[in-house]
Amino acid sequence: MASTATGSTKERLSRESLAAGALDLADREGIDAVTIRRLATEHSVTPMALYWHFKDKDAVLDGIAERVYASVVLPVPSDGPWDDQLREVLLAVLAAIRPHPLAADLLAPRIMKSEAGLVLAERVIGMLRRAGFSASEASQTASFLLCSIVTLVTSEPGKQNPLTGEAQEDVDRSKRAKLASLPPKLFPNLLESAPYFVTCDNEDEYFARGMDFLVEGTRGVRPA
Amino acid sequence: MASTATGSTKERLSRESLAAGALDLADREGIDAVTIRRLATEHSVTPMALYWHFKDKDAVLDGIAERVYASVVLPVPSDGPWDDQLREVLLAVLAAIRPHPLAADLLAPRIMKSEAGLVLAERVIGMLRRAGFSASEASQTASFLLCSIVTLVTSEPGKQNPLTGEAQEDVDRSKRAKLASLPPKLFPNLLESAPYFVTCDNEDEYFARGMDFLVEGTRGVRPA
DNA sequence: ACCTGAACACCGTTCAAGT
DNA sequence: ACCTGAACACCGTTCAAGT
Repeated sequence: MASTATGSTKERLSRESLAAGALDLADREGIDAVTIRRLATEHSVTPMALYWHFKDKDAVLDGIAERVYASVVLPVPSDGPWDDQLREVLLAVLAAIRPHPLAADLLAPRIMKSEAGLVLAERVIGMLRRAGFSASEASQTASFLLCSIVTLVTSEPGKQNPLTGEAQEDVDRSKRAKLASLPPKLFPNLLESAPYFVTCDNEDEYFARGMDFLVEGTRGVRPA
Repeated sequence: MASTATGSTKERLSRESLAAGALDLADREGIDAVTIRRLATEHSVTPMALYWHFKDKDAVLDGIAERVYASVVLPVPSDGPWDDQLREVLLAVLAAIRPHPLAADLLAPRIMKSEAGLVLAERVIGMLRRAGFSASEASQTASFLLCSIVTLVTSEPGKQNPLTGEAQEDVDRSKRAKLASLPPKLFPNLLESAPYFVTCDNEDEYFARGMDFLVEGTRGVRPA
């Protein structure tokens, strides 16, 4: 019987396995569940054991972010137009982050602390520079673009909590009820849009529109 | 001697004064400093006293968000073009959030839980609907737009921590050093843009470009 | 090199009790 | 209505000690 994905069976501890377990835990129960002590018991080890592999708790969160950024599969640079290339790169980042909505909040502040994040930033900045952005403009736009992918994932309706099935339906119902009880004179548009705030009717369309927004926005601020 | 802004002198506790103190604390030392016990001592009261005014800690954080959203001064609806109106509203939101970079992370997930946040959402959705967006499109775009204002504020270079003066300079220096030590063959663009990642050279320009991006992006995804 | 034991300061929260 | 005292379960972290 080999080790499980969570690494629960006896096997040497390692930065890698601990970070993997941490990401897994965050995916299942949310970031707040990622705790030194919880992680330790999941690996059948004493809390203090983790301090051999990580400086402190923040370092294990860094480890989570690193793993996600490292999972981005960047497309090979093509010679197509810059905005098509940008879209492809952003899509690759989205594909990597989308499976981790509950861990996504960790990502944005940690791009520049992560090796793989730096590679991403380099790539995006490079594309923007070739499109005519100055060094200052490119860095600002690149970091906004990467943060926006995270926003897209975290603010997808109905993906904010670790619940599933029964419990999720209950939450959805009560959200709907709350919105439906708003005064119709003051909130006509919100009432009409209410269902789309609690559940995403078409995820692919949602993300496609998000991508369009980001590419169009970038084109819009591109220096003449 | 009347009460101070933090409400440290003896005066009855209230939801309002507690939320104000919490926001102030978050602004000074960051969200993690906002703790039931810390807040209690700042108001010369026992930790359990807070539970009379708030259900739990999350409700305190809701209170912070509510205060920020309530501070938005919406422009009176004009009859100008939809994109100019959108820009004005987004600018108003930005103006309210900008003074609270360290508290901004609380805001995005709490728009729909806050009275003032609902008003904002209603307003933006209304504008988008008049511009031709469907109910589904409008809700998605509106929530992305509001989240993006937060992103703009939180990811402004150099505004991520509670430090000031001396200590801030030290952090900046070490960040610069770290970036400067990257292999130039692999990170040519990042090296060139490095300074702009640690300090914002021109805040107003930064936010102006952000606003342009959001308006242009919205225009770009507007249904034909 | 890698992990444990004991200890510390801090946290959110409940519940019964005071005024 | 509004606040306190005592208690509980949980947290991150240090430091000396084991193997």
